[in-house]
Amino acid sequence: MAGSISEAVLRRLPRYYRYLNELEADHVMQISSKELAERMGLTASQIRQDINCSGGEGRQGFGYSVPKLRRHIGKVLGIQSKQNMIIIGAGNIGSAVALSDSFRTSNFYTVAIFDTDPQKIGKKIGALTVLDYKDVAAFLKRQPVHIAVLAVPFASGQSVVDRLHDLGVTAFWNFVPADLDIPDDATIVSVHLEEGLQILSYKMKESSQTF
Amino acid sequence: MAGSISEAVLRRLPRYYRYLNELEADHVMQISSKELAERMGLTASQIRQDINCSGGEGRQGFGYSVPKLRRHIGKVLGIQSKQNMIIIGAGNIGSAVALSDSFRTSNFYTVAIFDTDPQKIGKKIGALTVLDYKDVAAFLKRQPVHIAVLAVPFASGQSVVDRLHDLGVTAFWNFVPADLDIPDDATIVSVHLEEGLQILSYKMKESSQTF
DNA sequence: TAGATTGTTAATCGATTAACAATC
DNA sequence: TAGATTGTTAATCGATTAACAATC
Repeated sequence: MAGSISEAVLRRLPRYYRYLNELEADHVMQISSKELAERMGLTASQIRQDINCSGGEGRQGFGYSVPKLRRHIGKVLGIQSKQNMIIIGAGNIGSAVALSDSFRTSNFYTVAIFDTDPQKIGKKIGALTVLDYKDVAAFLKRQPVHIAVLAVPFASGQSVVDRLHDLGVTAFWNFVPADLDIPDDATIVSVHLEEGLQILSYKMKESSQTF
Repeated sequence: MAGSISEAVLRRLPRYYRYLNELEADHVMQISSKELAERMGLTASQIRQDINCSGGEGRQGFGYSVPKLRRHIGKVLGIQSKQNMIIIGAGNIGSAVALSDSFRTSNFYTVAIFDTDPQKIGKKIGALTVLDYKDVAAFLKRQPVHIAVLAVPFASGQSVVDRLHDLGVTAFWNFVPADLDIPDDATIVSVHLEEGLQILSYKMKESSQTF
């Protein structure tokens, strides 16, 4: 049951969640593992295994309740409750994350954005004003923050993690193109955009060789 | 040898490339699988397997030549030659990709950015001017484009892929939060940002339960 | 009830790790 | 040469798929 979700399964859960959301929006209330498998390009067997080891439940003979399963996976992922994020770095990526409202639908709220550049401090990004990174400690004392988004240059990545962890932040969403070291009590998920592009590049070669 | 690189190995290649780049920048000319394994948190055995099945070569008793291996993996990934990208959608993400210069270091060049919004058409984003998406067909006739970056709203994702594929584009870097359908001769790599955030959310819960 | 589909166990497949012979 | 480290084969491990009994 809970606690035994492997990396492989975990990586699929957000995708299930997305499909179930879409189904719910289309007023589909019930779905079988077979039908979902066809839509997602998986096997029905894998879907049943995944749901089962995540603690989800269906009904024999009928399938799964779409809203019930969606809510369940949302709960497993921990996205039923609001989470506050601060963004460090008001460059291209930091700004894009700040301006995006698509994370709010998963209950992630950006509450502040910081930078060290005097040119950027005080500037408006959407509803937020860029704050001075010097004041991050004071800010963290005032307001609960669950996640720090790292959108700083390569050279500052590690020092920002170290500093924020000292200040009590234990979850990081990292856009810095480096594998940052974090203490055991912290969690980091890295988005290495250029890696995706390089994988695409490989696959382009591959598929063109087929002809 | 070549042609037999599994998904699992392929997903690690960009990371090897990144580490080798860093080593080269630090003037490390030679490295053993053992030393690299320690730095990357992998096993030496896996590194040797990965390099071997990618066609890379070391020297018994010494290890691998850092620049040679870096170049080799770069070639396997197909990033030794320039690739032109066009961005569809001049919103937050489209703009961030356009403004980022970090992709240029992997030889990916943004040559144009398109939108349908009259408010955005004509606006400057870095060195580029936002073009009218209506003119994308004419543009593709004039200039070779290897990759289209999809940064449009959810509702337009599929129609943009369909249209661009009709116009001859076969590689897509997708930021639309949907699994878009592509023909067999095309390739797509999707970046589902909110999925990473949801995975982080799960891991935060997990690690806090440890205490 | 009969039909359908889950939950779960067993079989298969692929990926990772271990071991060691080849060789620089 | 001796020591070190690769290249590669074999063993292990985990994840996926298949099968089927349980049950709605």
